[in-house]
Amino acid sequence: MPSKPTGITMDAVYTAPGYLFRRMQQIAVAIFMEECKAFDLTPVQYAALIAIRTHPGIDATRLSAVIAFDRSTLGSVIERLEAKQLIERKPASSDKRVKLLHLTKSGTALLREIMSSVDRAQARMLQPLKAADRKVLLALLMQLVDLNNEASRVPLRAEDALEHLGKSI
Amino acid sequence: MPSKPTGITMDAVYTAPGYLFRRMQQIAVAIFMEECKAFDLTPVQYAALIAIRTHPGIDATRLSAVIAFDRSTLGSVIERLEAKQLIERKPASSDKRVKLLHLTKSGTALLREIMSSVDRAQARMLQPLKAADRKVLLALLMQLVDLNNEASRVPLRAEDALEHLGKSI
DNA sequence: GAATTATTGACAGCATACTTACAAAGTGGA
DNA sequence: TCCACTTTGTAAGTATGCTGTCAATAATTC
Repeated sequence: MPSKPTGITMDAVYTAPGYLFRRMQQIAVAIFMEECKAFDLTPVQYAALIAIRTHPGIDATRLSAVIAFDRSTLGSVIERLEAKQLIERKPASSDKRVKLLHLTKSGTALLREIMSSVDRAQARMLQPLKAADRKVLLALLMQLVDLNNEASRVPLRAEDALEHLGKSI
Repeated sequence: MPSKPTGITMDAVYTAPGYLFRRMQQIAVAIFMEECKAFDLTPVQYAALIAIRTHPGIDATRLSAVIAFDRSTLGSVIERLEAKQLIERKPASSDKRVKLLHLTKSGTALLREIMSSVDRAQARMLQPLKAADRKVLLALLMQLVDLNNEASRVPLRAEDALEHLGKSI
């Protein structure tokens, strides 16, 4: 078979890690939304709720560090969660700039109810692989995300966030 | 060590495949943009240009199938590429609805110049892993994306798109 | 203690993503 | 031929993700 001249195939795209990460992220979101459509909650909103449950009284800036989401974007995410009455925002007494985040009863209940759907969604994403391959992929992925943490625009700063929490509030 | 009660840790987020895919996608975009910032081109725009170079005269709907990007979103992507004069849109003579896409001279030149930066970006994404692990991760990822193709909102339809191209235009 | 610097939340603006809806144009069958 | 269905591009609406900027407030430094 004669080799094709440069620029005739899509290989430069289909085999690029960046392209595959994008596709897989889109697939992951689609599966999450499908499994959780009864709850009207996005993956980002879910992560934010879990973080607020884990760190009650956290503020928006620290929340963005704990889940490695962009601080600007998180503003509107919080707005939507507040509009759905899943969280509350209360001004801090010690620092007039910050607003502290707490789950409402309804938010706590929602997290409890959505759990099994989320678990099902996460399982479905890796389902097509053999069990052994799933473990390998997940391990490599965790390793890669961790090692690339600083390359991200919003590096994960889970520990920092926790420290500041107890100290100043 | 006593086990913590449910809801105190972030494990439900940090170890979830969906969360890791999101983080990795964001890291991949950040690296791409950093390496290619001299060219003012996003990863999506790059993929679209490659596809148009591979299939000159393709229309927007088929383009969306070839790179598995949403058809609605692609409209604005094409608009921006046209505004930057990297592509041209010409009405088809056979079907008044479709607009055919071609690279301009400037688009062809840009693709040639950006190539090494893109390669560098793609390499950087997996750089932190050992060489053997990179191969394993990439292979599993390609497999998983392929097997999950139908779960995506916009499944990849590379072959279908090619067939229609020669026939009707 | 006053000036500089840093932090916080808010906002504007751009670029993906996806949903639904729609009009124009094409296609097939009764 | 006429009608129903499909296809194509487009647009509106929602949600992320990032870049900036800004004002208010804190923290630091001299």
